[in-house]
Amino acid sequence: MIQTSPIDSVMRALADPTRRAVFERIARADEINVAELTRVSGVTQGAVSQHLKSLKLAGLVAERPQGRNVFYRARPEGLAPLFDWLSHYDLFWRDRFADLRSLLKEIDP
Amino acid sequence: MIQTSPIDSVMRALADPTRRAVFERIARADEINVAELTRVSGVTQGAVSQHLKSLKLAGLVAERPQGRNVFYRARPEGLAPLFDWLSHYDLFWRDRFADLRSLLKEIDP
DNA sequence: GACTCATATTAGTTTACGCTAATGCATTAG
DNA sequence: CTAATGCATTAGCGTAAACTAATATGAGTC
Repeated sequence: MIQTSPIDSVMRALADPTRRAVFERIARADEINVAELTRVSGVTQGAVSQHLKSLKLAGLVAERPQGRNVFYRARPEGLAPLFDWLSHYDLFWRDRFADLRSLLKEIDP
Repeated sequence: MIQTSPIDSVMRALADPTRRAVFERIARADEINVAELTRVSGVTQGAVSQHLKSLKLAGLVAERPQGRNVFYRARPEGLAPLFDWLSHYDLFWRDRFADLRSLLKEIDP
């Protein structure tokens, strides 16, 4: 695979459990700095910064430098490729399988 | 990371572009055998079988052996962890995007 | 200016992953 | 029975990826 499409980078970014956990932590917070992220991540600060770079390149997070801190926040639009990818199969599933609504009901009744 | 949760295996399975393409090809077809999958995949038959194994372990596909052929079909329920994960952020998106439920309404009002 | 503090970056190591080529194992065909 | 077909599995290779440790950068502090 030569080119890297948005869905590629988003999927890849979220595939790693540690990195996904970092993203989840950011999403739960309004804004959060690297030190706080590092505290819960279980890896070194350097590793966290690398994960943040990946997430940023995937469009999943944005940064706001303030003094010597850098605050990160989630970019929900960054998940659009994932939504699109899933919705692409919506029609398909509706015809042949239990539709997505029942699935959603199970998840969030 | 020691344990591997459903969301882990699903994400990881879909992260690789080649493997994701294999899944998409299966999803488009009703059923499809390995030879046909190999034809479009761009990799060898052995590689395809390995990808199929990953997808199967992730719960994304099911197999139906028939003679010396093995037909694969998509398991939409296998995507539930992904839906679950996304729905967790539904509230976050609701203001800016159509949420999953409205997406479904468009398809099947 | 010297010294922290917060984060980014780099180098180097280890592990995981995807791939090919080869082989194994059934099943069907002749 | 022998050969061919379809798929799975294995060994081995190359590369990518995640991590640590160390260092660089840059902003506040004294």
